Amino acid sequence: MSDIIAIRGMNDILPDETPCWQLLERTVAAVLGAYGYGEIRLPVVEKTALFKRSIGEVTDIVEKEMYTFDDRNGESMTLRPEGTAGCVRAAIQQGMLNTPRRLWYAGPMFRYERPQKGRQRQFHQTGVESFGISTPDMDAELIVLCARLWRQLGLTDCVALQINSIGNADARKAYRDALVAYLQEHLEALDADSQRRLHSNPLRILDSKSPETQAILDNGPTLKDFLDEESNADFARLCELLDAAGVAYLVNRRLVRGLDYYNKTVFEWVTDRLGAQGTVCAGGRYDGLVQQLGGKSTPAVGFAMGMERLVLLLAEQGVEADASTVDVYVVAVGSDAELMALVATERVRETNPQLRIMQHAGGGSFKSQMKKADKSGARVALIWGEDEVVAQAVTIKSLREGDGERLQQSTVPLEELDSTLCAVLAP
RNA sequence: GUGGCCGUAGCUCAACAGGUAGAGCACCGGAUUGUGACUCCGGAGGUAGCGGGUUCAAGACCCGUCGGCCACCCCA
Repeated sequence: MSDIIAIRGMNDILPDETPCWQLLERTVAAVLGAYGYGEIRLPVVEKTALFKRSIGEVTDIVEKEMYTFDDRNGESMTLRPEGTAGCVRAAIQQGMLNTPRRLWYAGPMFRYERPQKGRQRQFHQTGVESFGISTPDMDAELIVLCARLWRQLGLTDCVALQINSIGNADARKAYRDALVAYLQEHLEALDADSQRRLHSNPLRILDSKSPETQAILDNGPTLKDFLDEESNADFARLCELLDAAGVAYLVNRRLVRGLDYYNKTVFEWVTDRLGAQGTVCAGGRYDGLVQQLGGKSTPAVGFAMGMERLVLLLAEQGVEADASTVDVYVVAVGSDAELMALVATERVRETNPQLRIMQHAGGGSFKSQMKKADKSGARVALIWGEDEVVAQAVTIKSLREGDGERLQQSTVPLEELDSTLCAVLAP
């Protein structure tokens, strides 16, 4: 094998897998369309400062996971590690925030991490962002939209919704201080990671996987008790709306998100079918981010879903996407036959643009070409040889069980190719 | 960044106190005239990830390195 291979964690998605991706992408686009969201296409590279200012300087993403480099002018650029920052930047820059906006985007994101199941360095997210609406009906819409998507994909049974409110900045600050003060007293008993996070990102300790740490937290201050009145009211309303819509959820008071810009409502759709990577879709409010990035104060909510993880879930659930690529395979032996086949099939493509017709290339015997026809998965073979050339005709042969009864094999004049083919392929 | 397991044909995998490699699938060809699938026969395909070391001899043992998978961390 050559020594020039793909970069670690940046995978090829092969023809075997793309039908599943296309099914997912089609469904996502259709659901978002059904709620009136507009697609926005964003650059993959942005100025490094954008991510530092939005995601947060002390997050793992910014500290050690970004693909950052200087361009030829010496300016620091970064391959986007997530989509919200760029979307907010575009919304501000393009003057889109004078009225509420519902937007979505899809594409590759980049994070320098060790690859494992459901995680790679180049991965794909579809993100949804809503600007200009501060009320919890907006939060509910996003969640209800997700639920519809899972239903359409057949994933309802394997994902579960967790929600929480992390309050406004003041409430979080107050809680953070109380939490740090409490944990300081139990420093010895905390796991090593949590000790480290105590100074960098104490809220993250809440979802530590260590049972000992969780036990300590049980007796500590809870975020809920520090929430501001508005956050509490909005959260209650969100629950009410979800109940009415029949969307089941679990209130997880220890749910916090890793990115600095979140406030108030946060949510996560999780699964237990993907090994260590439980989160399949997650988001929340970020009412302060637009202003923080230089726009006028604008409330916003959004979420992103991990496409690789959803593809894995679909596969795990046995969801089958139609993988066939060919309806008709054209066999032609001899140069006159090849010529007649080319002309005739081009004419068929003209009148039946929806038909997927693969013309054999590269010569070979009838036998070898028929093998290719069978392997292609086509339902029908069109056959040209010396006899057909002389007779100005074409042989049509069914290759599949069910179709065999309709027509096994027959030779018809060229003029009848179109009508005969349609009759054989009719559902 | 840390840890565990792994790296033999295109793919999935074997073998053997250490004696220079094999199967299945896939691929190509054939089983009398121009026809696929099932069957049968034949063929091609590997500098054993790479580099060192031990040995008369290494794919097998040791070291390093690169890569893969899974987990930690973190996140979608």
